[in-house]
Amino acid sequence: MSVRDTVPRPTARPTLESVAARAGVSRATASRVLRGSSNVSAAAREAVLRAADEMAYTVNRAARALVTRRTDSIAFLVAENEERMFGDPYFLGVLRGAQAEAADAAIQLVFAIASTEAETRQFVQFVSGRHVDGVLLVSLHGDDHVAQELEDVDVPTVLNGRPFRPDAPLFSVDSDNVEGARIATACLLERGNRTITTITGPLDMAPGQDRLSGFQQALSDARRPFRTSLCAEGDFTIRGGAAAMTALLAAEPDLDAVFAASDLMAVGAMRVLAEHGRRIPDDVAVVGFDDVREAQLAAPALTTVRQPVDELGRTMTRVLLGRIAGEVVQQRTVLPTELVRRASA
Amino acid sequence: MSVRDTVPRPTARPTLESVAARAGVSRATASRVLRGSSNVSAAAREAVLRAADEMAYTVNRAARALVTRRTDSIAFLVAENEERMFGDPYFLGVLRGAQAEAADAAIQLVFAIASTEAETRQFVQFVSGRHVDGVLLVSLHGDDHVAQELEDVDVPTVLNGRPFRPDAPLFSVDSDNVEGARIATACLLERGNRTITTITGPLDMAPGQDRLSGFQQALSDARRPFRTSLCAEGDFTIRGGAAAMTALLAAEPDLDAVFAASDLMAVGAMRVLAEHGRRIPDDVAVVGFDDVREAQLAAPALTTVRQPVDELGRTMTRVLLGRIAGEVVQQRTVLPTELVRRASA
DNA sequence: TCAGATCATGAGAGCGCTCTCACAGCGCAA
DNA sequence: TTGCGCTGTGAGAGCGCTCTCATGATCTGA
Repeated sequence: MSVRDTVPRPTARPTLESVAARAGVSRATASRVLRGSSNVSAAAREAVLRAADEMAYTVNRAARALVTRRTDSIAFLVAENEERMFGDPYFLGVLRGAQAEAADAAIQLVFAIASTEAETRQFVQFVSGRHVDGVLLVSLHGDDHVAQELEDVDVPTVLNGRPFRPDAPLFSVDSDNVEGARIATACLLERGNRTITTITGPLDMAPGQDRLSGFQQALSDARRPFRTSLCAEGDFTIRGGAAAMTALLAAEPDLDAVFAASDLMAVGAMRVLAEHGRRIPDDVAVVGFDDVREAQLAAPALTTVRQPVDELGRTMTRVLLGRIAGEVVQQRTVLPTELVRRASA
Repeated sequence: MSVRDTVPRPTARPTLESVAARAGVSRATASRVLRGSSNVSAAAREAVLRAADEMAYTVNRAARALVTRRTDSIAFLVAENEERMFGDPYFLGVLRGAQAEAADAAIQLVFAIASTEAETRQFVQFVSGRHVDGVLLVSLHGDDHVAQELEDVDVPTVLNGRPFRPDAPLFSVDSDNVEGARIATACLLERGNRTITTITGPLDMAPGQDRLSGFQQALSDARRPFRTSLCAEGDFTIRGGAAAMTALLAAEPDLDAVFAASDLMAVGAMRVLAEHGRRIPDDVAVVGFDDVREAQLAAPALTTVRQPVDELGRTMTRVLLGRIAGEVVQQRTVLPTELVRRASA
């Protein structure tokens, strides 16, 4: 033991060595206790725990990571055109859920954004250096190639939403867009609406596709005919919803209900309906999707479909941590959605 | 050189050792090149750079952190009741800005939430173990004690907003709430409004205080009397804004303008005004604060004050990184706000 | 009673890097 | 020639931890 060890600088952090010394055991035993390993006597365990507590010991993660090759941190990567994502409470809910679940497992969440091709490349490069144990990938336009690239460099990845190609060998957690759209449409059918139309999301996006599927499925279940003039494609924005509503009114002047595949599009649609003097819900019933704050503020308040965003983030994290731990986990998880009845339908 | 070194497993990451070997220099020289140190010959530099590139070398941050005692990561801590913060695009903007600036400096952002006292304690404990180099602290209710605790354990911290006690020895970046409120009120004065009222934020929060100060200052500049019946305290929510508006109408039936210290409160106020048959802006002009998405959606569209949220995050990060680097940085930074004129005033 | 299994423990190697220190090589003044 | 400073370089220590392996203590069954 050198002089340096016996006279530590007052600001020096306690090390495992010093905890072990105080507890009167070896570094190895102290390490075993602190990692919760078995095969340690009760006496030793207690001594180490007390010493660690008294010295306010915290493990040096860098040192641990160096030997275990695990960082105990995962990345939350937003691979998306920022503007689109950052207005979206959906995204925030997922982040919150992921953070909560990671915190429960004492895992750090590293937040990253890669909105351009160059940034994506840089991130993949960074991450392939094993600086995080895995990646939670949030991307609205279900672009599988980032996830695939990450898997290619052996970084476990879990996708938000579903892979665009349903057969892609990727892990994902999605909310049940099909079922959500189906119950939304079924709600309109139950009201006795006759001409039910839909404003779809972009059909090159998985949620856009799935919500249209649900709509079609509900019509089909009720033996109602589907025709293309019943739907108009939007882009998940207010403006797009308004444009689609205008188109629908032209194509189906008798329409008495509309299912918008997002709340913002529903808000745009409601505005157009008001301009055309159609009362909601008396003349035209409206159902949205997402349950964003604007849905409650709308006049009348919007009936919509809520997804468990928080739980989405939590589940993604659970799946990822499972993969990292080498457990067998379900490749595709689908979480239930729920109808929130308000005044618009 | 052992057999292990000459026959590496194919999946093994390249180490500095192997890069140096390929470049025909020592590990020390390779390290110098990769850290951008001077005192390296051009030949050596080029050889190392090429070798690193060919082997797709990435530095092992754990190993580096172990010796430098720097992690090259900072925490983004949300110390706030989650519900309040997570509906707020303000928060998201700050996060985005911070991420962008951190990424530019090759610093990782660790995202953390501490909404309860226990979680806060846990975070302080975690962070006092030097697992991040500093903390960006986002807390709406300007509660200084978390920042103070972090500074007490020698973790550089930068606060979002201003310290609640203006003389607290803390670093902070704020937007100019006083000036924002002043120009909002000045706008109403310019319109010729006679009885200008305000719905304040919670007066135990710095932004609440500052926006009220700006309001008073504008009145005082225009030699208009201020009386307490001109203001009602809200809580930054729609419901609170509505309640405050009701109170104001009772106290000042002749009011012809209202400055709400947040857009959501403005929305609540507009609703109450509509219920009372007051037309906006003809009977009562309304100005908000924040420029959230709902401000554009409101009918009529809300005139409001925009803060540079993105820049707020960027500046906080810049200040923090400056502190970490040991530079002398300004203790308190205030960013300008801007009036966005729409239809409501 | 003793061989063999089981358990708690400590010694020590080594993870991949940075950084100090010593030294060789060179130019320049005396 | 000698002495000095300067520059580029490599050897080697060591950051704080985990994990393997050897060892001694304890327990089991015959």
